Amino acid sequence: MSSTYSPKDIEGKWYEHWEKNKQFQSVPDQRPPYTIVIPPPNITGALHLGHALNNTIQDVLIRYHRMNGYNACWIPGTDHAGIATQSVVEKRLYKEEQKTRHDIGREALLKKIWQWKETYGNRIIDQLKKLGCSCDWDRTCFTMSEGLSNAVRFVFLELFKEGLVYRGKRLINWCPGCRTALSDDELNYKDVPSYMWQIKYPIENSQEFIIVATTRPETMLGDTAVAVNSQDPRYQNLIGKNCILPLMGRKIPIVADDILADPQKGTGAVKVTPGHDPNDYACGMRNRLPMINILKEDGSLNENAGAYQGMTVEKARAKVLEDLQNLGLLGKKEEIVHPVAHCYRSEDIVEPYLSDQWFVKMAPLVEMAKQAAASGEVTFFPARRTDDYMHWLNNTPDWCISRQIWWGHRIPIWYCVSCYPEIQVNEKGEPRSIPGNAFPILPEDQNHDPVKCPKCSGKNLVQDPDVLDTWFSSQLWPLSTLGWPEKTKDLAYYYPTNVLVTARDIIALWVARMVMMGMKFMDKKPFSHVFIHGTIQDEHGDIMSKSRGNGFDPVKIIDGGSDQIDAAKALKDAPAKRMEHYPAYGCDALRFGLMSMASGQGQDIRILVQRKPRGKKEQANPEYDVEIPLFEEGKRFCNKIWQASHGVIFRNCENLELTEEIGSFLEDKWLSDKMHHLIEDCKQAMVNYRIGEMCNMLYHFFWDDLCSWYLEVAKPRLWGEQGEESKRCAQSLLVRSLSAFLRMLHPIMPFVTEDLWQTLQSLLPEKYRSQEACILSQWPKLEEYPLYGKTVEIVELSREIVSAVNNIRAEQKLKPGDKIPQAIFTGNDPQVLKDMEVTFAGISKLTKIEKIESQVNLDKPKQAAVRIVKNVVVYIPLEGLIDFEKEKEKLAKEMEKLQKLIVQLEQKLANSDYTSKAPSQVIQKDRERLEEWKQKYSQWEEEKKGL
RNA sequence: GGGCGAUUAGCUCAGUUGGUUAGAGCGUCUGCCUUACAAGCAGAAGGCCGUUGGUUCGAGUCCAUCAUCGCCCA
Repeated sequence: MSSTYSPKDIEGKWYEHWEKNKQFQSVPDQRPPYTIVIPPPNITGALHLGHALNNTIQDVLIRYHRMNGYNACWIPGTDHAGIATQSVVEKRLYKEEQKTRHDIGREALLKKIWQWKETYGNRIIDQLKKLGCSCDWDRTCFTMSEGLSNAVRFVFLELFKEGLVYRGKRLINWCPGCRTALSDDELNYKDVPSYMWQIKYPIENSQEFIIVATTRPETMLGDTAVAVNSQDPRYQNLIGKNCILPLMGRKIPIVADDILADPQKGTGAVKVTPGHDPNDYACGMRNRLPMINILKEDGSLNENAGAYQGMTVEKARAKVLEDLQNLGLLGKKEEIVHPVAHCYRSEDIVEPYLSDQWFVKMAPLVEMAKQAAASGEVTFFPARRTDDYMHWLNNTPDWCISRQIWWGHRIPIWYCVSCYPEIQVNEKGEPRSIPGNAFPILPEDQNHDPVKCPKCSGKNLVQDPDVLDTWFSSQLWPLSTLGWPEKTKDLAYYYPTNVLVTARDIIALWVARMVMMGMKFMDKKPFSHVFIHGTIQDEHGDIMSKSRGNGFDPVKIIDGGSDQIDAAKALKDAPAKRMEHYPAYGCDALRFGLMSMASGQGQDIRILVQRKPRGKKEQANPEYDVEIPLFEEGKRFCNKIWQASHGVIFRNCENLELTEEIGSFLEDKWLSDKMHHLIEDCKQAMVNYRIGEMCNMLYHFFWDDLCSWYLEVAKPRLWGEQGEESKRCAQSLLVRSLSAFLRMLHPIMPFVTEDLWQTLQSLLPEKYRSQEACILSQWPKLEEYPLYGKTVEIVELSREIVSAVNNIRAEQKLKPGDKIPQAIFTGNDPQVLKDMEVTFAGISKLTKIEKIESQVNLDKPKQAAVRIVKNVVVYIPLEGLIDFEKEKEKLAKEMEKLQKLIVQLEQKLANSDYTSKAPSQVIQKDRERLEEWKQKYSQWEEEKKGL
């Protein structure tokens, strides 16, 4: 009768309802706060399954705590994502107008980026709503908005005044494609096949050579020394002498440097290019060597490269090798594979580059962040992630924060053009570069830019053209989203936040930096817990990514639909070019699937996909029906809840006189007991971030306990077959249990639970209705469901008996419709048999036994199948129907199995080591078990004789 | 090269401080449209818990080793 569950009809409706009624909103009040700041998605981004996982976890935590007496506040927002966003808009500009950013200038470009942000920047926010996220959208933040930019400016200036932000000429990572500095974490290392070349450097006033090895021969143009190990006997006599740099004719010293030169490696002699290699740079600092920069911003060689000026690195390398070859100075060449740093965005090879940049001095901040984790103020879940955090903190160099792009927070420092005429200013009045020695001029105060030079009082000031690394503002997120540096009410109430939920790849970049900033500026951690969840992978264990073409759009999983795939790589079971058709799983199914895999250990989650070809396989663009078992399970669960609620419970809860008391019915006591444990166990799971476990418990409670047992047993009572009182008790408990179950499941499956909750309320007599929506209702209380300890075991025993009888049915090939005329329960424990009596009706219903006879020590009837469940013997007389050979086989198999176990356990108990060392409880248990098994075995022996 | 993780049923995974006969979902097989539910019901089969050692009365669980795979860092 009732139709299947259709998520489409209800998801939009309830989301709108929650949002319209401000049910996600949080305002400081008397309750304790529970706060999460969202890891702000990049404005250029689109939702993928990783976001779905990350944000659903946050939503589960928020909804759970909202229902548990907390003032839950989830602060959403987006990140301006400097290089990513600028390059998106630049590409568009070029495509549409064939112009570069330099053609239109800084201001015009920024205007375009803002326009782009207004149009597309909130796409991902809209998608989060589709996932059911209950963020307080009135609080939506953006890292480039005025308030948050204030925080950035404040922090920069404070750190500058303290000397923790400084400007200096350092070797940094330079992307010639993006023409900007990058920090270490913006590099991707890729293994690249190359060569190790040996080059002979002639020694001054000698016919000798010193041979160096290098993978980057063109950098020799910038060499300022050759280093050898002071202990290396081969080169002892050369230390202090000079050699003549080939091609350049420059005289360079041979220095001793035991850190750089390893006698075991290569020739033991190393060319030193302080301007283009981090290790050489350090060597240059140690030995006070000159540093020569041979590159221009675009990666081509500059005037310091002599004859090679103007060439690209690639061309210069070829020419240098050719010229050395002609001079006879090229030695052996060896094939190697080595890691080369590439720009994470443009994929260009990143060059170490000597330039003036801004840095954050990390050491003092690192100490604070380490302290916060060591003291347990900040706790990681799972705990082992603390090591990743500590490892990064112990190894992080000063952080290069300036970027030579335009989209971002501009560095709040000015320079005086009158004092430093070498500052180059273009026709738009924008400085192009600032000399390293230029004196920095600070703003008058937080809100006012400087107007004159403090030295010459000149008013011709220019602002530093660089902007800050995006992470510089992201690190302030838990502070700035609450209005800091203003002393806001929000800050006082919500800070520190409760938990940060993220994946492990940004523990260093983001988590550690947020802790630093919180400790530095608030003297308090930004969050108490850090929950690190797994990464989503495809069916082959690969991370999902656009370039692989293996990613899923969660919206497509929710709504279903068709998608043309043109992947870079073919899949095992499908070609790279194909048409895929998704079924509509609905949001709750998606969420349940993801959450059931969200273990407290942060294990990665592999999304298995099954593709069934539709139509002919041979066609050029074959079509596939896609099925994702993980979400299939959630869909079925939704439907089960829907069907049971509508089909049984709702139909039987009208005109209900609700009672909160558990009556004398055994199955009611049993359900109450189950509920009690369920509430308790779910709470425990949530405390430990074991959301998957909670999913599992709720699933099996509903399916196995509530539907498969209680509903079936209680049906005759609901139908009034056992009197009014019985009906009322069953109805009441059922309504209460469903209500509690819906509330417990709500954080995971918000839509179906809200819908059923609302329907349930509408069906109840007015005095019992809850006025609150499910989202704002209270999590069920333990006290509402008393425990019944021992009596519960009787129900469990009767469930096992049902299983045993149904096993006989199947083994003996009885049709499901066939009735079993009679069953006999016997055994040597009169109490158990007596206690069992109240379950006979239920057992009969689930096994189609028409009559149950029960008495101590009854003999076996003729031609009966037998099962032994604990200490109850079940006989099913099946005269004429039973296949005795089959029964004998079954019995023999069971007995063999049991005999093995008995022998094992006997040996164990005979071991004096065991009995003297194991805890007495464990031994006692084993003894009881042995007794039970032995009894069972002898019972079976009896039965066997009878067959 | 350094660190971390994984390895349990055909597949994807649970398995809390070591202590009943190691579990689930999917898939497979058998039988069913039984008045909520075929997105379902009943039943069954299927595991040397990656290898080899060690600790222990007792190991899927702790330690070591090796193997394979994956991730992060350099």
